Amino acid sequence: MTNNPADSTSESLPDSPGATGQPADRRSTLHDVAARVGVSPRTVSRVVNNEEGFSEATRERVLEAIEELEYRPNLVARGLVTQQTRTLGLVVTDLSDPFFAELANGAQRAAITNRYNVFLCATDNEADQQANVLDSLRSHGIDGTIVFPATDTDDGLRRVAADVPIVCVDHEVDHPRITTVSSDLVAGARMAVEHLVDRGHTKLGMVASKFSPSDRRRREVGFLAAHRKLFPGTPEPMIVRTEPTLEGGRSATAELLDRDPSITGIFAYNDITAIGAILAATDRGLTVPGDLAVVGFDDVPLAAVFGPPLTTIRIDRERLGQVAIEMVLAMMGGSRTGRPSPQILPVELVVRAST
Amino acid sequence: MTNNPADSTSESLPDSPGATGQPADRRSTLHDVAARVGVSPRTVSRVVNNEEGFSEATRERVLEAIEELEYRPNLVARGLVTQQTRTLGLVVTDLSDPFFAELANGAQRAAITNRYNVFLCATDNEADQQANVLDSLRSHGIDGTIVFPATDTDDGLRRVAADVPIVCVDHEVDHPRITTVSSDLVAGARMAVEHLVDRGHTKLGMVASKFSPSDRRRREVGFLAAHRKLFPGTPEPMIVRTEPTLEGGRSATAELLDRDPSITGIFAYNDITAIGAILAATDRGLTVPGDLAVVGFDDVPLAAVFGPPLTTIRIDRERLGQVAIEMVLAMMGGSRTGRPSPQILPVELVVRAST
DNA sequence: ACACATCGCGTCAACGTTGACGTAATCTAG
DNA sequence: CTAGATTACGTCAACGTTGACGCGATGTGT
Repeated sequence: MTNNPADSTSESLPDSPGATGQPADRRSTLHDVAARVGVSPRTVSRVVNNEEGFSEATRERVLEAIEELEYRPNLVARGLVTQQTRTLGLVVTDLSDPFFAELANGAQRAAITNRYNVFLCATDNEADQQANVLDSLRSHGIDGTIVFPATDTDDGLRRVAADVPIVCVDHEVDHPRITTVSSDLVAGARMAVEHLVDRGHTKLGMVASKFSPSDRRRREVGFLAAHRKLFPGTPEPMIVRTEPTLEGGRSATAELLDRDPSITGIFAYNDITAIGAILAATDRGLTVPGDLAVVGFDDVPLAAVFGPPLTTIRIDRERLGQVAIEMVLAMMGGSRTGRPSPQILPVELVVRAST
Repeated sequence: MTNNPADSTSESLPDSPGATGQPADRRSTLHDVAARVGVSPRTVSRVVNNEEGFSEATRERVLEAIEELEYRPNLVARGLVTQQTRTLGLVVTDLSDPFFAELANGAQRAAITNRYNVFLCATDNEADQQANVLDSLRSHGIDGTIVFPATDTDDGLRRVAADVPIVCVDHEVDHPRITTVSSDLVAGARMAVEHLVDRGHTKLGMVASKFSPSDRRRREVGFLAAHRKLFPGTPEPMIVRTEPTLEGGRSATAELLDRDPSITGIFAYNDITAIGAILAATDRGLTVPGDLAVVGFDDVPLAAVFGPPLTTIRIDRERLGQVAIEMVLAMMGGSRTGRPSPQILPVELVVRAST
């Protein structure tokens, strides 16, 4: 009965489990359950973990005691011995950006369905802060992590990857335990061009971001490639790089129209710059989509309610988060099949009133 | 030197710390550092935790070894013995809602500055899901948690509060270890009314949410109270309850104007319904703010870029999250001063072009 | 010179759980 | 009927850390 030597010293407590069967003040442990049933903690552990090596009869009695004592496994203790905490990290630059908020939303839900919990951290796109949070997450013993990397932190990520598998969002790092999930921005750009051409536009321009490093300029690549395919032999369309803001989009579009007034179709870096483009059109008395058609990117909530509602390329950010979780779980699977190959998720053309 | 008996069995590993001084494959522990310096793990622990009971000389040698071995405390092990994990929960209904995203942003940053990490969970406003995530968080040994409660879950929260202090957002629960942080919605409504009256409007109407339970209708309370104070003895202004969506705001405003065409000022439940109100105005050829002035609530990002930009009552959601964290840390402080009293954060009138 | 405090450590157990291994009782095969 | 397998457990140590306590060496007051 009294397998637990500590019990003998503390049986004077009120509500000691053996006496009343009520949950005690402190959370109950394997020992409490074991004492109540009259087996060893190890047997209770076996039942809890669905191992084998116990009779149906004891299984039922253990389950009953677990219910009565409201026993829940202590994941901290379990983590110490198994070296697995069933926690994941999710490191983004800024949660107030809806892109990351929805990414986090999808990731967190996918994690929960796999019985994992996620630590969420913001870096403000600063290398120091990213190093800090990753360090902190490692101290907490996370089993894996999703990272939208701050710029120029590949080496830091490689160091972390020695302990913890990493899935990067929209960024590739060459390391056996780092893989990538991203959106098919090239295809998105192609869809935008094809749609504009479908609508009868032949003179196109693009508003791009001047902050994108060259390896993240895949929208531009897709834009030019699609144009080349549809209008072989004609001069390349114009691209103006600007800040990816409302005003940036506005001024860049004004510049495009100044330099070539025959442009009737704009492909914008994202929805905010697209709205800037629309404002630039109305600034000079052009109607949208009559005189100028505009396609955005992302499909932020704002896009659907703007006047006119914006045609855009939709990125399924929740799915991005979900897939990222699935990939990191796969890497943790430990099957020495090497890292899962980078995944590129499809995007979708959403036609609204701006084209 | 070889205080750690496990070493003897594994000294054939490459890079064993005693031999090379390089970090090993596995993360180094107190034992590794201790062995390297030639002291006991307990002494290293003392240095790490800034306790006392060691000489300056050993302190330096320990710190040096920590650096060389890249030692980081294992918070899982520490948590097991101290019963404190330095983790907090943050339970909201839906992260893709910018309100919660920014709340989470503020909370997470406040947590990090206090050297805590936060588990983020979504409940979809479902009681079951909330119970699940809270259970899971308890198993992980969180030290405290912020909850935006799903409807009708007070009892569930009280049960959790037995183990873990809770700060609720915008909701009160009567329990010694549950307290509340909220925004001053009543004052916000008052500010909206006063602003409209300042602008010369005397006939007001309000678009409210039909989903708000009676204890969350503080905007309506403030609206009526302010009106009563400014126009004593006159009939109460009209309130129409609708779905808090764009279309809801549009139709509710149409109804208000149908029933009383002399209305010139609208106070809307949130920014989205306010935009609906503006659309309703333009539907019938009214100009904003010329014929109809509209005040929203929340100050979502969209509010600033809509045409016309929206006058609104700003809720500082990041600060809400930050204060929530500070309150839960205070409750954990364990000082038996009872729970901190509920906090109500101020809101702010942001005047733009819609009034 | 002696009692006593302080310093600078070390030792041991415990936190709650699981991995490795042991073992008595029962079953199975020949 | 007996050797060997199987079942249903129990025992013990370990995960990495800290709390409680011990202890010898050195300082301090009288």
